[in-house]
Order: sequence, then C-alpha cells, then structure tokens
Amino acid sequence: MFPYPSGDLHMGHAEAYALGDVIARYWVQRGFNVLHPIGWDAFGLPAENAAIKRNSDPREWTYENIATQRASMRRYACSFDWERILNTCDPEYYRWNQWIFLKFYERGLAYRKDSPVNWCPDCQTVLANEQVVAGLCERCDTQVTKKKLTQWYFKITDYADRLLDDMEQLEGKWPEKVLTMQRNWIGKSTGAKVDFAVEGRSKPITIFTTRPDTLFGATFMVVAVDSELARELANGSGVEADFEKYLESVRSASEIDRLSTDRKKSGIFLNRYAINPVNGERIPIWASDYVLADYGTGAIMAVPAHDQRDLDFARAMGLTVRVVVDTEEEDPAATGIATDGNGLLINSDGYDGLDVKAGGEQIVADLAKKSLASATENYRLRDWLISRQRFWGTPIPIIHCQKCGEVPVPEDQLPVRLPTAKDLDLKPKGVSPLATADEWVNVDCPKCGARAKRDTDTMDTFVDSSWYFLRFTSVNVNDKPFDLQQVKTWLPVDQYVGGVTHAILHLLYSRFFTKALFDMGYLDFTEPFTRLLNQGMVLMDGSAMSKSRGNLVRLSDELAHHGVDAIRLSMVFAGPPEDDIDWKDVSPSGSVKFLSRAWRIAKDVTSPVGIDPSQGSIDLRKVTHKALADISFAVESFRFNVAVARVMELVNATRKAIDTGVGGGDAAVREAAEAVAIALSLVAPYTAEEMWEILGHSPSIARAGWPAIDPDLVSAEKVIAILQINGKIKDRIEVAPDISDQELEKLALQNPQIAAELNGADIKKIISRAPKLVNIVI
RNA sequence: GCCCCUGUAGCCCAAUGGCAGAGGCAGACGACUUAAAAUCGUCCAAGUGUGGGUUCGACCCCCACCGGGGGCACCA
Repeated sequence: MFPYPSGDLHMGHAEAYALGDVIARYWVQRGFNVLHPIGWDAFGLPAENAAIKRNSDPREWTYENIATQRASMRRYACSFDWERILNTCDPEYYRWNQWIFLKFYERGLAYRKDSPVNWCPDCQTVLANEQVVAGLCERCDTQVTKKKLTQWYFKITDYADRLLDDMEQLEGKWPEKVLTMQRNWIGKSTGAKVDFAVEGRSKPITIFTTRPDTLFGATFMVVAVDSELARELANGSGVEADFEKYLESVRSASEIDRLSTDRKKSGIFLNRYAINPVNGERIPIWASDYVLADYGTGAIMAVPAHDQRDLDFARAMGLTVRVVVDTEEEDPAATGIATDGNGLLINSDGYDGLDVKAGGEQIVADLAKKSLASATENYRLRDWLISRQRFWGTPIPIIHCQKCGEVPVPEDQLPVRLPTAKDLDLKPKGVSPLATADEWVNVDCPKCGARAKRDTDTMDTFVDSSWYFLRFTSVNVNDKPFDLQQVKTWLPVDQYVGGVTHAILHLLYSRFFTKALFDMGYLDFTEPFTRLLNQGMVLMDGSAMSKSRGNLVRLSDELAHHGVDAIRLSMVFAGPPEDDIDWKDVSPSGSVKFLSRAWRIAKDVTSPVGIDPSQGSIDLRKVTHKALADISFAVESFRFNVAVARVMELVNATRKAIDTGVGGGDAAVREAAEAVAIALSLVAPYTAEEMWEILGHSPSIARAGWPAIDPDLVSAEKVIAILQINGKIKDRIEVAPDISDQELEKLALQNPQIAAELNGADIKKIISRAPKLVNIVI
C-alpha cells in the first residue's frame, strides 16, 4: 500500500516496506519480472489543516513531504521502480478519478441524494459510514452527528453479493481476519419483508425480519424513534409532546450510552395500532431507540418470546409475551431469557407442528400470495458517500445548470483542475472552500451554454486509492487511465502488503472498483489483490508510538545509529510479519553484529572467483544447499524471520569451516559465502553488495540470480531413525533415507538395545514410520 | 455478550502428529589485549497457560477453563 505523505517515514513504514522489498527482491533474484511500484496517496485533510495553520497552499506541504519520504525510501534501499511514481494530487492522476466518476455516473453507479449523513463537526465535512468508528470520526475522534444533506454516493450496494461471493477466491490467500471483517461489514442477512396494515394510515408499514416463523408471536411493533415514520405516526395521535420529549432525550444521550447493550430499554407508545397480517391481531406501535433508523426499514415486528431485545422491552413496558416456538426451554416471560433456538411452532394456527425453517418458509409463501410479504435479503452495507466539503481533493466533474440540472463535464474538458488555494479561505465552515472561488465555480453549461456552477465538493480520498494499482501499469499513458495490455501483463497484484487498518475501507472499495470496471469492460479480472499480507504494527513498550506518549522512536535516528541494513534486518527478523513488533524487544545492535559477522566471511574467502564448488567440502556444501532450500521455502511462505535464522546458521557453519575446518581456501567456503551474500541481498542490500565485491564479483548482486539448489546435496545420505518402546526413546540408528517400513522394523528388532529392553516381552504392535522412527508397543 | 487469533527458557521467537530448540537478545565463563572495546569460543536455562480427551505417540488435533490481543456489538 502506498503511503500518505505526512512528514517523514516512521517505524511502521520501515517494517512494511522492508517486508515488501524482501518479497520483491526475492522474485527478482529468482528471475521474474517484478513490478514494485510506489506513489503517494497525496490528497487529504492533514495537508489542508497544515495549510490553514501555515497560511499556505496544501500543495507546498504535500510535495515537501513527498520529497522527504522519497529520499528516505531511497536511503532505506527500497527497490521501487522510480520511473513509475504517481501522486494522487497531480492533475495527471486525478483527471482519471474524474473520468471514472463520469463512467460510474453514466451507469448509474454515481448518484446524488438527499439524506441524513454522518457529519464530523470538527472536520466540518461528511463521512462515509466506514469512517465512523463507534460513533466517532475515525480521523479526529470527534462525536459524529447526523445532518440532512444532498451528497454524492457510489452505489457499492449493487455489488454487495459479488463482494461477498468473490471472497471465495481470496480464501487462504488473504488473512481470514480481513475476510471476516469484510463479511461482517457487508452484513448480509436472509429473511423476509412483511407488510403490516396500520389503522388510520393508507399505507402499510413494511418490516424486515429474519424470523418470519415467529410472526404469530409478534405482540407489538417498534419503529426507530429518529425516523421520519415515527414522527409521522406520532402526529395527530395525541402524544406529540411526549414523543418530542423522548426524541430529544435520545438525541442528547451520548453515543457511548446509546451503544451500551446492557442499558435499560426506553420508548414511547405512539397510540397507534398495526394489524398482524397472519392473524389480524391488533398490536400497539411503539417508538424506541433500540431500533435503528438506517437498518432494514427502520421498523420491526417485536417477538418478545424469541428475541432478547424485544423481551427486555416488553418486560420494561409491560407488554404481552407469547411463545410460538416450542424449544423445550423455560417460559421466557418468567425467566426473562428469550428462546431463540430451534423447535416446533405452536400457537400459530395451521402452522403448528412445523419446524422453524419450514414454518417460516410456509408463512412467507402464504403471505406472498396476498402480496403481504416477500423473501428477501438485507445488508448492513450502505452506499458509499464520496463527496467532501473540503478543498484538497478531486473536484467532482459535474456542472449544475438551472435549466439542464446535473451536467457531466465533457471528457475532453478533463481534468477539472483545483484552483490555486492562495486566494481561498480553507477554514472548514461546512461548505466547500471551492464555493468561494468565483472564477472557478462560474462556468457555462456544456449543454445549453447558460451560466452555471461547478459542483464544489471534492471526492473522498479513498476514491484515489481505489484504483491506483491500475495506474501503476500505465503511468505515462495520457489518453486513458490505464492500458489494458499493460494491465493484463502485470495485474492482478500477486502480492499486496499493508496494515490491517485498511481491512474494510480501502480493500473493500478497491474490490468494488475492480468489479465495476470489469463490468464496463476495462478489466479482465474481478479481484485486484490475489494475495494479501498484513504486517503488524511497530510498538514501544506495548503501545503505539506517539509523540504525546513520549515513546516515539524515530526511524531517522535508528538509521543513523545502526545503519539501514541493520534496521531492515531487525524488522524482518523480529518475528512473523503479521505479529506486532515491540521495539523494546528488538536489538538493532545485534543485527549490526550479525551483518559484520557475515561480511567477515566474505573477507576470509581466499579461493578465486569461479572455482568449481564440487571440489570443495561436501559437508559444507550440504549445509549450504539445505540452507538455500530452507531459505527459499521460508521466504515464499512469508516466514522471513525463519529465513534470516537459516542464513545465520549458514554463517555460523561457514565460520566454523574457515576457522577450524577446511579453511578459507576451500571451494565450498566460497560457495557458502556467495550464498550468504545473495540471501542477504534481500534484506541487507548494502552489506550484500559489499560482500559481493569483496568476493571478486562486479555489481550488482541484486541481479546475480538465486543460486541453483542441488537436490542431491539437500537430501541427506543418512538420516537418524528413532527407536522407541511404548513411545519412549531407547536408541537411535543411522539409516538410508529411502529405507522401507519393513526394513526399518527389522533393524529395530535386531537392535541390541531394543532386544535387551524387550527381553522376550509380548509385542502388541509395531509402528514403523520410515525413515524416522519405529515404535514398539508391548 | 458473540466471533477470531494467541500462550514454548529471563526476553523475542523455531519445531509435515514422531529426539521440545533452529536463530537471536540478555546473562555467565574463557581466549585475545597492558586494559577495554571488538572478535572468537564454551556454557546457562523451559518440558510447551490449566484440566480432560483422541492417538502407539500431542507444542501440534478435539472439549472446557484461565491469561493476553483483536474484531463485532440493540443489524431485527
């Protein structure tokens, strides 16, 4: 994942990019054509806030930081393709955001609607549902409020099912955790919509339920207190004042309180009645905050016997509880515990005796005949709100004309460039700063030529990152966002690396974009990232590093103290990549020591370049080739820490061979030293390059190629077999690796140690697992 | 409350169901040195969170519990 340019690189970047770089360098060594790109996710609020503080243009701050980060990355030896850089804030990039927006617009995937939206009073802008975490703004932790506004949306809900179903392709290749989070976020649930007639109202109220089988147990109805529907029902029913009072109390309650599940239920009777379609029963309608306005239809049928929330409410308000599924448990009305298990229907007229599943299906089918119900799916996923009332983002390429309405900016007029920020007041005030850029805003309508106004909102920056991987294939293409041939060559991304913080937002949006662009014929694949690796975080003393906490470790300091290679090595060696690294447990000086140790190996090689390794020590050669095999396997399975450990072993073995074995002139020592250098070139490129030179090679080791592994040297001639009696080890013998179970068993029985132990005992069973062990059970 | 991950030497971490230790950090001792650093070498330590189960055999598989981390959370 590409970075946001907020100041210099930090320890987190150092880990992520070290891991990505090892993978890239490995496959280059293996002879593959690797595209390892970098760019900057350069639009966004921090630049704008910095500009406000400094009274300057966000461009300055942004490009300064990009230059800083870029220099640090080069120093950090990231093997990026520096010819393919992109900045999302460049017009050459964001014009294609606008182009995609227009394509979406043409297909009805981009639309504007008026509805209550999440509003961050601090950022003074709207937020997507995904950017609200536990009721707080994900960026600044301010409590998010609701505001009714006309905003632009992307119709991601059209893709809910495919986003869900296609996860099958990702199974085993993406962390299970991420897939689970996406599934939860999409939140598909299967059930039915059922119409309840309302006394004194021409239109029925539609509810969504996952338990149509319990319809006969619906003893009241609840509507979300903050919904339009609730107010409408309250009007004219004589409870207006109480309703407003209750609504007000709910609104003023803190989000924390609202979210606590064990809180006492509250609500108000609306003095209205609905008719249960299955039995014609008249049931009271209540308004409460435990029903959510923006999920389902904002209204539910309450079945207190079989839903805990409804039961809590019924008990608080003294409402009827009727059991309609016999689960052979105690009466919920008495225990206060709703029974939601399987069972047979009771108190349900002609449906009695059916089980939950069949009963539900039958009830829905019968109601459907009367057009009162339909089986349906419901999703938690909402459409993606993409407009933002801020300056530093992609202008939405729409012109509003009094006569023609929304008019797309013609493609040949793209990009709609951001005006200079110099004369604008960027301070957040609820309306986009672009609204005050008179010259920019006022344009002629492309359709009728009348005076019209540009849309003044900018796009959510997640739009930028939803397709940047496509642009990397075609950074120099100017007549389209990306070239299909290039895309076919390079994509989908074989290996994506990034933090789990983007599990939902970025990864879901990118998947959506990929599918939408596929449907339009611009792509030939439907999932953008084949494999995903989530690196852990870099912590200090168990918590995130931050200046305010005073536990900040500065990457530039670490690099200055220990050197780039040692820091990269420390990051990779600290543990499995997906685990968090606590910097207090890491020893960069240990890494320095190891690297010097490896480096000295190269110095101690005295044989000439190109000497035939088969002349050298067979024992050391075996160690070398086994190590290379293990290192390859470990790298390919992301166990970089293990790969490093294997290199350390090889270094130790080589050291021993030089000092107390065959000596530095042996051909196998050179082979080992070169293997060490190449293996280290993934992690510690500077050290490896120097070793390579000391070993008499010319630059560059980065493309030296991965050494060929001789399978004969990897498979041992002799292995140690374990001889057990009743699972306890009695002896070890050397055997050929291809020995048969029978032969091994025979050897075991002939073994003097075993014979003595057996002492003629009755053998019950012999387990022979050639060539590793024999277990004799007596 | 529900779901997922995790628990191995003082610490970070390895071990296709088959000898619990590969590697590192820290520590101890020795060699080299006038001394120190660096280097080299030797050593040190856990029986795998707890209790059951499956198996000839369990760090590994199953169940329960405990500790740590994470996700979701009035989603009808």
